[in-house]
Amino acid sequence: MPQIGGAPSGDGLQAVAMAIRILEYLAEQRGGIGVTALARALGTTKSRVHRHLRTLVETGYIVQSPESEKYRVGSRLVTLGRTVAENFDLSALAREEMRALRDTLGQSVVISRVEVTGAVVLATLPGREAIEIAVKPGSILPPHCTAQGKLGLAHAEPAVRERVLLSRLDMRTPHTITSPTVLREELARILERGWAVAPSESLLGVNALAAPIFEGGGGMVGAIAILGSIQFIEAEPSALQIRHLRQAAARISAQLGDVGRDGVDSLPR
Amino acid sequence: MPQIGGAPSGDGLQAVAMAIRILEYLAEQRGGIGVTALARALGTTKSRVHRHLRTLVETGYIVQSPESEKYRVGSRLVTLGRTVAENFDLSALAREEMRALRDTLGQSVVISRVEVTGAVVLATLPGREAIEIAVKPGSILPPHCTAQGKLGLAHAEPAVRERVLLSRLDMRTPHTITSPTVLREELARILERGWAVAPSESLLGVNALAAPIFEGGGGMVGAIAILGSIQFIEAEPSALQIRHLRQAAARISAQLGDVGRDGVDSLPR
DNA sequence: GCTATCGTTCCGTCTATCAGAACATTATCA
DNA sequence: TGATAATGTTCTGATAGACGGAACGATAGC
Repeated sequence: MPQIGGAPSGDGLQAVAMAIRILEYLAEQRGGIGVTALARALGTTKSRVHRHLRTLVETGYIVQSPESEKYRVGSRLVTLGRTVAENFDLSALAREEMRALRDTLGQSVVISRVEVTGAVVLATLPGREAIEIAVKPGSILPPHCTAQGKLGLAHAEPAVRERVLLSRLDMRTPHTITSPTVLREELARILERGWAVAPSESLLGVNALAAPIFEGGGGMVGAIAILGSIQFIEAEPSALQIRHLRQAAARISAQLGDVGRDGVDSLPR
Repeated sequence: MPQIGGAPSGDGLQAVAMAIRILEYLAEQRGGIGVTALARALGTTKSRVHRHLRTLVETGYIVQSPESEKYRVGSRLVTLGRTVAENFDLSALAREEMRALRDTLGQSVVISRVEVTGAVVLATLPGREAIEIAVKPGSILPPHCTAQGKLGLAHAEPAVRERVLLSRLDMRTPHTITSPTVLREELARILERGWAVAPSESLLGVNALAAPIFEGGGGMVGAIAILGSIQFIEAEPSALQIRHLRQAAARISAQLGDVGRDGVDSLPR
């Protein structure tokens, strides 16, 4: 099997790698920055940085303030990111797994994308029960009181996570976790287990069991979950439910290039 | 004065330019694409594309599906775009101009960022009148019935513009433009003039006068506007109001690297 | 089982990229 | 006001790194 590894010098095309380093550095700069300072920060020469900057200005990804002569990233990167997000069709990839999961476990299946503000519901599949418990596509699941939201929070960057933890965590039900400390412990447990539940935390009597979807490189991009009454999805879900859900998540992740480091048994279908 | 132009071969660093072309192409691909097809689409060799893809996979911006062997852009570009958007502080840049404008014209001043869904209010400065007309920061101004929204729509890409034009344009007041045809004509007029008004189109008795803010490269990134009663901002605003607003917009644009092609007289303060 | 096509790797050529120094301008300070 | 030290930009020769084309192994289609 052909591998991607075995980089002889650094990582691949050095000009491209440098351009990316420049863009990433500039992206989290608030005001602009000059050539000299940028070269120093990246540990390279002025002329190299300047050549790269000129190229990136020509392509429109960086703008230079005429008077201060400083460089900033332009809005074009934002546009590009949005284009990617729009065309990233997680629900299409997951459709088959969703059906299989619904047929096996009988509960409603929900697929969602992870955002900073919470989890966005992309698609749902109604369960086989007479009384339906469902969410509407497009709705946003709060980070602190839903299985998907907590899962995303657990995998978020520490800075983002803390910001959410210290923001207002409104109490939806008597079971909602509103203490940052308790929630922090819960997130650690979620990371360890690899799945999350939120029994009666958002709506009394309703629970969800969610597992993360990763893409190649290890970033979490979404979550797949089953949704139903606490009668069928208990606070401690059955081993069967957990295994099937995690296997479905792992198979979707594999389609996204994830290699699956954690121990989900018998991944291939 | 040193110029950025005079590119000898294509545009700058060719490896970087190619990497960007690859990313841009992949960004608007829904499913993945293979090396051969990509090379053909970009008019270059397989080996070149493959080398670039390997580099981009190593940096995490592209992921490769293990089984189908096809390449897709990863979510890292989305993250990068969001980082840029978060650190792009238009209101900080515009603060001084906003104050000057309020002091000169007396009306409330509103600065907003352009999004696909409309214009997002970033910051406001209350006017000098006894009765205050204002908008809250964070609120979203609809594309079809506000000066800022129409301005953004006029400068948007044709595909995006048409999608909005053909979507539901709800009637806020009897003066709201709900006909795509009429709105299309209005947008053409806005482009020609370089400013927009929306008298009583969103709320009876209220008007706004907005001018676009560009960044280097020509993309519109936001808008600055004065907001007030139709008594002070008429359907055909005074030459003084138009001149001062456009000059303020041009000065903010200049800070963002825009060279100001259109004829805003006496730009320097 | 043959063929077409895929992704990947190899290799010699050459050019595009690099580091360093020189240049032009502007800010800083005496 | 003049000298100095920053800045951003451009020039240069040297080289290693990116290039195109061909070959390889694997897979899918007929």
